[in-house]
Amino acid sequence: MFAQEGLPSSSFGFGAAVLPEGSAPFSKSSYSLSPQQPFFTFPAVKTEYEAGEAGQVKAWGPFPGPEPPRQQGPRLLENRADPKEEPSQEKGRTETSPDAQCALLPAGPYYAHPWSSPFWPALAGSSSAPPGGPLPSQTFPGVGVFPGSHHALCPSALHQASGGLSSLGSSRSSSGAASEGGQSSDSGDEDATPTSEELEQFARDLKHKRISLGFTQADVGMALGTLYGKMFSQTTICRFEALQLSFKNMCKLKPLLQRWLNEAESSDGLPELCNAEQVLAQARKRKRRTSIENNVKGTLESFFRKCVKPSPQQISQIAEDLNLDKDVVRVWFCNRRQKGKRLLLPFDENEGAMYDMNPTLAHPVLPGAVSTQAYAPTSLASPAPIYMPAFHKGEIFPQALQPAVSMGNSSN
DNA sequence: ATGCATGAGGC
DNA sequence: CCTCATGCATA
Repeated sequence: MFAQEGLPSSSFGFGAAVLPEGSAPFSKSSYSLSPQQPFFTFPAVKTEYEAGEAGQVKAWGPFPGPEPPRQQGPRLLENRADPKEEPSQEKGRTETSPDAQCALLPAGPYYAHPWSSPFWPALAGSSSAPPGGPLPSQTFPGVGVFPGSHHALCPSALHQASGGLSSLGSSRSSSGAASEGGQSSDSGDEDATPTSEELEQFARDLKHKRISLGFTQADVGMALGTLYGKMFSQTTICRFEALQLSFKNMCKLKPLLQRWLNEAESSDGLPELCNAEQVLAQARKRKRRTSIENNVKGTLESFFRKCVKPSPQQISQIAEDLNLDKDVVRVWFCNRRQKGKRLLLPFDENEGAMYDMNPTLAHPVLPGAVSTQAYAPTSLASPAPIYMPAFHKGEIFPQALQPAVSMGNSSN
């Protein structure tokens, strides 16, 4: 009478074992899956589509920490200028067998990440708080004075309102000079590929000034839209400031932001800047964001450590084991890889060492502690290594996957 | 600030 | 199917 539907009964012996995020002290009490229990129930995910918007499945217990303390080293990918050159690492070398993918070994030396290195050369400096004034991240200094602040605020208006901002001119000479001292010459658009230091500096500069001017990240994104026709979301601006975009992407956006910055600074109230209408005709049905439970996430992480790019079969298997949609799992891995790359150090010749498909050997030593990045992560107090150092004899691995793996290789 | 998702461009 | 650039939705 057990739930022996078709689920690999051996699946989750490791339920409690994994937890790569390390310190996440979530209510494990609810998930103390003992290896003895042949079954498991996964109310874990709420993978619901737009269909019935009415039912919001939010039943599961309130977890203390939504996301385990995760460091986010600001790091870019050195993508050079050639988009197509990138794949080199993917299929170029690290792979021995293109299709064999990775074998999810039960207990092999866990996969250690090459990432999580010290961050950017100059990054560590001081960027926790803008000298100008630690304004709440997304609120306007003087927003109160704005009667109808439903649209992107007009910087000029804010200037006068808050008054303190008028000192911007002077602040520019100090903090602004810092960045300009180099070579940026603030032409507004320099085509030369900036160095990571420049980007870093610019990002910091941008953030500082943006805040001083009373703009939110969303405002900037929209302003770019009105200025260039190409609008960006708060997310993108945020990631730019946090250096969480690929190097190439950063380079691409920098000129735009640079120009916006120039405009905004010298702005005598550019109407364009104030004009932000959101024509968000997003009628498309977007899949509802799947919320993956922490322990499931931990499991995925453990899989990821063993194999960053599982084969479709493996993905299916994992999906089945975790009661997730295959697509969810696939996307999760895609995103995970993407995130991994962001964190990957940009310049090191380490590229080859990254995601090695072969977990059994080769792994660049996990640098114990991970950097807290330049921007003091307000909520991420603990640097928390991305992954646990090692597994013990007691730890179990998703053995359920083994069959799947072999299948992918030989029997199919 | 970030997790999960979409979609374009590539093999 | 992947990567990569992006963004909605959410913690």
